[in-house]
Amino acid sequence: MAGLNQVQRQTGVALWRQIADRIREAIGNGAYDETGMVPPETVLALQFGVNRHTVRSALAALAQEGIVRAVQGRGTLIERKERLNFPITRRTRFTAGIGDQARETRGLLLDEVTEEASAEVARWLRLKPGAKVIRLETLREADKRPVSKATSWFPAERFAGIGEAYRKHQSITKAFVELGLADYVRATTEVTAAHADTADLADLELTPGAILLVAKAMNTDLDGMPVQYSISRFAADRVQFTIEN
Amino acid sequence: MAGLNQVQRQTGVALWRQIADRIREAIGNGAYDETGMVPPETVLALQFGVNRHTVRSALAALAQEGIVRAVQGRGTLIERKERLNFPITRRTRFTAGIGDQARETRGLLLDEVTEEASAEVARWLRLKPGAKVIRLETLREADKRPVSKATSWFPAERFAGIGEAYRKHQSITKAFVELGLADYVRATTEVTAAHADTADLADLELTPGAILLVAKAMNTDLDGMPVQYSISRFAADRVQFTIEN
DNA sequence: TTAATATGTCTATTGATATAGACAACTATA
DNA sequence: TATAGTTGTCTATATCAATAGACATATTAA
Repeated sequence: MAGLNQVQRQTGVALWRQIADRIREAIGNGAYDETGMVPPETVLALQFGVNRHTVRSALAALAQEGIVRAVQGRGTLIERKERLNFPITRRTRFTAGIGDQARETRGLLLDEVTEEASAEVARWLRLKPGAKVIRLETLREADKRPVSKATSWFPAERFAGIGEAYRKHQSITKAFVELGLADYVRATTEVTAAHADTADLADLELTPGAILLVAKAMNTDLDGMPVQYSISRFAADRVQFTIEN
Repeated sequence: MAGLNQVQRQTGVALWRQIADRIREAIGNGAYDETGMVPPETVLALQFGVNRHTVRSALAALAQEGIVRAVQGRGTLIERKERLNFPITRRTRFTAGIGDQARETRGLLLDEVTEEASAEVARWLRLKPGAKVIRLETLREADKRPVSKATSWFPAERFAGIGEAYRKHQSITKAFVELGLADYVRATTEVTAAHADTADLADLELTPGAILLVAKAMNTDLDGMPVQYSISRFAADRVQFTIEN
């Protein structure tokens, strides 16, 4: 697994970025937990079959992200190692899902808009196309680090004021309670992966080429009526999903 | 949508590759279904804010992948549009999951090895570390296109000969039946995303920088005894997972 | 047939990427 | 206190990536 030669040339992806991605992933997988350090630059250069300067570019990028810190004479220390597990069940909730994996979770309301439902949103929420829906753009953090960004739609009539309620409680679950919905369940989740767009890169503090896990989810009330459709984007190197059957 | 479709400079990912990735994704999302063509090069150049030659590099890469075909004077035609839906349930099976989304599915056995279980494999299969396990490397295709690559481990004692059985039936389910296991269920699935390594890039016919959806799954027999642990890698732009609760 | 609209090809220039080698500066330890 | 092992800095060179402009060539529709 501590692999040889995992980079390719002339592909439009610079070698230093391929190497940075691999090292970030290896750190996340605990490959260097014994020493708490990345292997020496010369060793990495040999492993990847590139010049030492190329490895240095990769490590510089990781240092910029705050993942490693180079100390002259000693080596390159691992500063931060992040991978949260996020269970997807019938009772999926963001904050409860993180559980004791982080000390502090936070939900920021980035934007709130009332708009007409697109065909896709209308289908998921079982509304007529063009029906009024409230769209929330939210950013969720764990221990001050952004974990995911979500776009959520709610039927406007039933959940008027959900933006304000979310801002107050920083939680969809609590906002629902305030609006009279005591409980809800996850009906469907679709998972894909994609490259992040510029806005998501910035909000999630990622570097271009970074991968997102994308979860399209639909929640219903206990009568099976859709109450929320959301598209959540998670930084793939910070999160994994678990589906228990 | 058009103006927001931006690319970033000096990130180690060439502009032409970022653009190729975005266009491939847009095609997969059906963005150009009305015309069956990609917008003209000059329009794309304007949208992405780059030179026309840069767009041409991106389209050349997509043509190389067989996704588009440029016709002088007419435009750039979309040749292939691929996105399979793959449900993850208690009864998840690859071939049945694809269902009628493809006319023909195939399973290739790339490699078969008997080895000692690593700590991770032993934990999932509830074996002692070092116990004998059979590892299969398989490649699954739908309509002659590679869809996923999987590494699977089985308890060696119980499932001796599973490699041969898989080669014959091209299906894990049928191989299990031949070895006396009539039915099994999916116990756990963990989903992450990652960059493909060189071997997976080649087998899945992907270009570097491509994204994989990675599903780590454990199947048990009806008594709850683990029978298979597998790590499947799917080309992210060819599949999505659906989790029904 | 013509004009408008596409893609295809060529030259030229600039900045980013990658390699190569040499040596300085710092840390841990034998 | 040497010494081995590590990161930091510098110079130089070659190739890739991106821009720019001009014009050729093919298709479609007026």
